[in-house]
Amino acid sequence: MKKAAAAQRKPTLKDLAEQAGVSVGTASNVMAGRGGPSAATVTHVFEVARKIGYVANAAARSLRSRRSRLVACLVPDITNRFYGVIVRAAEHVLREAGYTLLLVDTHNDTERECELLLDVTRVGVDGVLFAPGSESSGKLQQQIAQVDVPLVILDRDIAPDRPSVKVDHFSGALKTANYLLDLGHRRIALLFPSSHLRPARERWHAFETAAAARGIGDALELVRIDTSSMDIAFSQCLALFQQAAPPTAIFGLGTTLLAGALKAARQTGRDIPGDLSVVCVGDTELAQVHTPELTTLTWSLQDLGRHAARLLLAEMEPGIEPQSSPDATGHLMLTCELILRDSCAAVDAQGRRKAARGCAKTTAS
Amino acid sequence: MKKAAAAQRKPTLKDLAEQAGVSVGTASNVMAGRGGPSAATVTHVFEVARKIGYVANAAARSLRSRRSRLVACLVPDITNRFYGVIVRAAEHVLREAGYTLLLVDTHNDTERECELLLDVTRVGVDGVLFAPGSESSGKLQQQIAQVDVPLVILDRDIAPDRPSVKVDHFSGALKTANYLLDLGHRRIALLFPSSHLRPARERWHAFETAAAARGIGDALELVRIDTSSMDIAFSQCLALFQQAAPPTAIFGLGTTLLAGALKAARQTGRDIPGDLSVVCVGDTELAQVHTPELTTLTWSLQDLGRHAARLLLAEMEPGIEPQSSPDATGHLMLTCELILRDSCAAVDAQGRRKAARGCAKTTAS
DNA sequence: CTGTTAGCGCTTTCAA
DNA sequence: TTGAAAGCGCTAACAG
Repeated sequence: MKKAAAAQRKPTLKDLAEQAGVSVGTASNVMAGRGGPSAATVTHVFEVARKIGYVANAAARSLRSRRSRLVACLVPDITNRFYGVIVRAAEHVLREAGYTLLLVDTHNDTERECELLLDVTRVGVDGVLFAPGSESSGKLQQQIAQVDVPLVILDRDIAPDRPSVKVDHFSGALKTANYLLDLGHRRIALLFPSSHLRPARERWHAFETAAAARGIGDALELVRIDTSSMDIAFSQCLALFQQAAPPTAIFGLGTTLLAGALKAARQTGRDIPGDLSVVCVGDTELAQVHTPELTTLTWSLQDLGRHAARLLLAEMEPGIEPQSSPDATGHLMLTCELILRDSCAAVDAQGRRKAARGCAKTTAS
Repeated sequence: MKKAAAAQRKPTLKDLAEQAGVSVGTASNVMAGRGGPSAATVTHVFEVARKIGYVANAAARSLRSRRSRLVACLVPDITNRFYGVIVRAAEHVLREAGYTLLLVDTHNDTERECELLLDVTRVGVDGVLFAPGSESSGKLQQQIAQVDVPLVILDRDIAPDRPSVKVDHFSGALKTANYLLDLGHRRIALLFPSSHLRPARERWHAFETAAAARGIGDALELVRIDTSSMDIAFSQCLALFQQAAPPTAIFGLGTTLLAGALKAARQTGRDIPGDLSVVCVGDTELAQVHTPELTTLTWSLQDLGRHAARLLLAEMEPGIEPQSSPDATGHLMLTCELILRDSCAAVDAQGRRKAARGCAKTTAS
């Protein structure tokens, strides 16, 4: 019966204050951890709170303080491990700062991103982490401008007036391009999930830049495969491998696309790195499980999520500093690393393999 | 200036009522979609709302209505594609019902699960979806009992008084066991990420049951490898493959564990299915990318997430029916499917391969 | 350092 | 069908 009575109505701040023999104001100050009350009062109030099972009502608190301690995170696809890692890291730092993360999966649909961005502001979040699926939508840009709380963009070129955390895909791809060019490759296939987005744009540009820099712009044959489907990547690579002058190297995203490409390589009896050099983008399990292990261009998704969360915190609580160090405009750039493993080999001018065995582990510039 | 003035203070329901020439009560009824106001009033109020950019304040609404339309979802690791799929599906059905999902990653830590379960109720969620990382913690069971809102458990045997959605791992593994036993396999390695959890327990039990049913309980050698690390799976399988009477078949989770096992198989020069039959658990990319494609025991993670969300909705809104059909106690069981592909072959009594080429695609019971 | 008080913006009776 | 009024539980400003 005692329990039933207690469960009947949740104790409010008023109850707590009465039971503890203090005023609501004091009780509030204690429970919110605001300095003021004496140590004796604090311990006593906490004690009573524990005893009567007092829990502050979040709605009332938000209503009055105009802060919900809720942060929305919009990602194109939480099924994708990339976003899983980012979200996990972000959630972790936000939680430590006392925020809770609302997850919204936009299904990589621009229309939906617009709606959801709006929906989410209705919930009254204090901030937004946004990983857009596209960059070119004017409507989306407008919608972002409408958001009246701090918002941080993840690795996309959109809304330059908002802080962002990006990956330096250009430098990363440049390293890779130089590495591959040094090995003698001149016909290279680049696999992109969506070539109009920042990562793909930067990488393509980097390969062209690298070739131009060494004056072999004309000699370099770059093939672009633009799909996010494993099956299409597979069939397109198959076609590519069967043509007269097939690529001697491929470079592409590791979980889905490259899997399709590798399957095509296997099907056409290609040895890696004997007949085909491979650079994997993103350090996936595939890269490490594959035989031989794949040379990989990678960056820290954890840092991406972590820094984005910190940037957002800094915006939400003007008191605290970003911890990370964005440039003057609030943009932060993360670097890529090229991990040399066993999937690349040198080729001669005809695209035939040079060395008999072993793989190329000469350092890239 | 007009814009600045508008942005100055967000319009409240009172503002809306005044502008529209109705009372707050009516305005509230209109905005909340409650029947009552005449069609003319409704359109007019909506019109004005749109014009002045009225957005209801979620905190005030929650405070008054005692419902936040927030649902917490606790998962051990959002980095794991399994949970990504579940969360995505759940988020989708919850959103359609007007709820927003709070994501909490428990990092597969029981202590943390307890704390977070508590934390999350403080936020004032209307319900909880919980995918526990463990089953045996008494403290966790207590903590679950403390949660005073609807809560649905995902695929774990804990808190039987709460509704749950589970996968029928037993029947699935039984099918697999019979299939493998029919092919003549008698030395089988079972890979588990954590053998004390429901999926592993049921699968192990199923293999023993299958053997007992055909009176070969003694002849069957089951090896258990219990790790969630790819490297450990690799080294343990390597050791296993190098012993005098190595297993002729392995059965295990597909993304990490099996990847390690396959690497060990490759390293010991094993042909699949020639020297080793493989059944993959969970339809991962690996299963389809591998050559040969892997026979797989699978179930719908989407359904798992979807049904869990529906069950929760039914609990939160007593009006609506579950749509899914749980048993009397609110538990729902999802079935597994064994997809026969090219990674299993028949062996003779000595464990040597029987057929020369091709793979076993005889139907399992 | 502690108490008092006036709302935050909304829903929900109840009366008109 | 609509309007008026009473709070939901809390914070913040100010008085003591």
